[in-house]
Amino acid sequence: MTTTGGRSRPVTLREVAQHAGVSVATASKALNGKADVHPDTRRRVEEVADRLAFTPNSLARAITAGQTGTVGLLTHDLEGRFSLPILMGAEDAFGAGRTSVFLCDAREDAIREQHHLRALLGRRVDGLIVVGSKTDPRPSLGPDVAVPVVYAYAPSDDPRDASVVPDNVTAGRIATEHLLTLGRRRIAHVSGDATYAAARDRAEGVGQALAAAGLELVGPVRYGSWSEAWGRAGVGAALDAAPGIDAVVAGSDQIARGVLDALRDRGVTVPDDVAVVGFDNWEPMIAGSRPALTSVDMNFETMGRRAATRLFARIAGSPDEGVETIAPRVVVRGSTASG
Amino acid sequence: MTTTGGRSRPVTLREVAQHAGVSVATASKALNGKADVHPDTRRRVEEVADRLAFTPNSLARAITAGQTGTVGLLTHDLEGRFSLPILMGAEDAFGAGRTSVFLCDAREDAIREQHHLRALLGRRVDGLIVVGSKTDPRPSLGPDVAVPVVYAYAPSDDPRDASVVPDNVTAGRIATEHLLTLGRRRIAHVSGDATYAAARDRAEGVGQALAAAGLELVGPVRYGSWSEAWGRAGVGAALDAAPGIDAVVAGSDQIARGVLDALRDRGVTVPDDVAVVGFDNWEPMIAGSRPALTSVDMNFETMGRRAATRLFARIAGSPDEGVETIAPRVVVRGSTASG
DNA sequence: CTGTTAGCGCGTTCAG
DNA sequence: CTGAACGCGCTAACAG
Repeated sequence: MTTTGGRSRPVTLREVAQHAGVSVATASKALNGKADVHPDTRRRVEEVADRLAFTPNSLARAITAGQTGTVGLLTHDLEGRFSLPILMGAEDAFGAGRTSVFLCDAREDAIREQHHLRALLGRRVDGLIVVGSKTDPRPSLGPDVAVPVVYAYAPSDDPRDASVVPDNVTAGRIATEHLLTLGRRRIAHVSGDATYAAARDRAEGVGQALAAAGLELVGPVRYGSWSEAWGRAGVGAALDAAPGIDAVVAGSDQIARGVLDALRDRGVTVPDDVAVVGFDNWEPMIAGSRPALTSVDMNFETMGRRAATRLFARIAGSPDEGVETIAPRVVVRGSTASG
Repeated sequence: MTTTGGRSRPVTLREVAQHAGVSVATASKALNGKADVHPDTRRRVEEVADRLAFTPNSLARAITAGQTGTVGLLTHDLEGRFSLPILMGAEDAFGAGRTSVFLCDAREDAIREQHHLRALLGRRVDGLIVVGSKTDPRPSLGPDVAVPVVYAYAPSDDPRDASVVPDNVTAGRIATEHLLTLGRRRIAHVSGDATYAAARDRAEGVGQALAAAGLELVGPVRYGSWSEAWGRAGVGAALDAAPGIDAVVAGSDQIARGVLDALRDRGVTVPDDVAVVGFDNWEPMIAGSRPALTSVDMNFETMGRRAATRLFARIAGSPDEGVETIAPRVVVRGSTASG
């Protein structure tokens, strides 16, 4: 029974039954809380099982159950900051029950994705969650996959698939509405890479909120990259072009940090002179910013939980399709608060 | 064969055999590349398998193989930045073969850990990697776990277990040696929470390097918290106490960012006046810092790969115990470069 | 209440 | 080269 070297084979139900002096069927029923077992017998079996550290073999159980109680989580953004909270939400939703999660990282590679897909199907997962790295639609795995699939973050390009995505338009809108509520009227928007749907969607939301208030963005949407450096450069350009700006919607928390730094370098006071709001509510960026950054939380964990819940329902048989969006929320902090 | 709603049961080997007009045994041999099968027969079987999208059932295979080809990854730091690269390294090492990874997040909770442990053992994983959230030793799962276990990041408190940990003493040493090489002599150390072994180990390494050069730290090790705010405050205190400082070893990249910000606020030029080095080489922190931050990379991915490799060897039967440290490396950037 | 029998999907003997 | 029989660990259906 040493740790290093030879391992002992796990205890089987048969052994438990033998030690308890009953048949395997009785032992099975006793341990699974089924009726028609004498209380004394049940207690005896349970005691033996406990003593032998019996752990039922889920694989064997899966054979008859027709379900393995496992799901695959196929991500393309393991190192990124989006799939992690999604993963946690899903793990949370599954972990409460008796479902285990296979994690696979395909790293944006279609071949690796195919490889992992085969492996997961070979392990007879009951379902799949596919997590993309961008909010742009991604190719569907197709209707021929033998198990239910839910797409998270990146929706499937097939509307008949089930997808759960962040609502970036609303995010842009509520960020802007928050600024409008504070009385800001001359609002600029420094965003990330324009090839990302997330950037364009947020910009659209910003535009909607302004239009509803009879206002316009000060200057064009300044697309760039998702970096602090761009935040610094972008806000500089915006201020130079239009000095009277009283608020900036930054395309992400990283951009927002850059914006805050550049404003401080210029001697502009936040939030008194200019209010700043970011997106993602990403703790590491938020924690260090001066002042603390108001940010729109996309509720990724909720997204993961919803994906898991929908997958569960699909596995249980309920039909379900279409894209579901997760509502974001504004988390107010010092970069807009005292304005 | 619709996606939503009823799913078709996966194709079995039996069906393939029937469609190909052969026995299951023949079909099995044909698909597994075994000898004693007529080439024509083999091709026919392969063709049918392909047409029916046959995916061999890994669970059934596991029955005879005695191994499931799965491992459990039990982490306590899923949202943290340490377990992720470890996870990626492990996933990388396993993914190349035919091993799948069950991911469980126990969140520092012993009960949840026990729950997940039972679930994983029930699924008959071939082995386990346990990832801690701190480098302080953690309780061993004990010698009674039926499968090999490798501890990563946090070592087991039982020296007979196999552990893979970062080498924080060396990290502190090489960070300081790098500064000494640049001619810096008056070095301060602003670190994180002193209750973390990581903080104390790095400080020890810093001290070793200085002692070897016949020098001493300027001021005490300034322990605080792992935050930018503390980096700003800590370096301020250090400068006020001893104005002649020409380099700062920061306890983490986040602390280093705070240090950089405070120095810039004070009009101190980096790296000309003061050089700064951080730890972890954490991309999000590195990316935005001004100037780019020199940092000690703890090589977490290597750690994950080593953990996976050692686990593999243990599963294959080789005895293996003891703590293995992963060598860190200095990544030089602007915060020390032109000094 | 308890024991017996069958069978889940596959690989692996062993006879043919 | 092929086919039938066995076993893995467990549960469901039925018999006692």
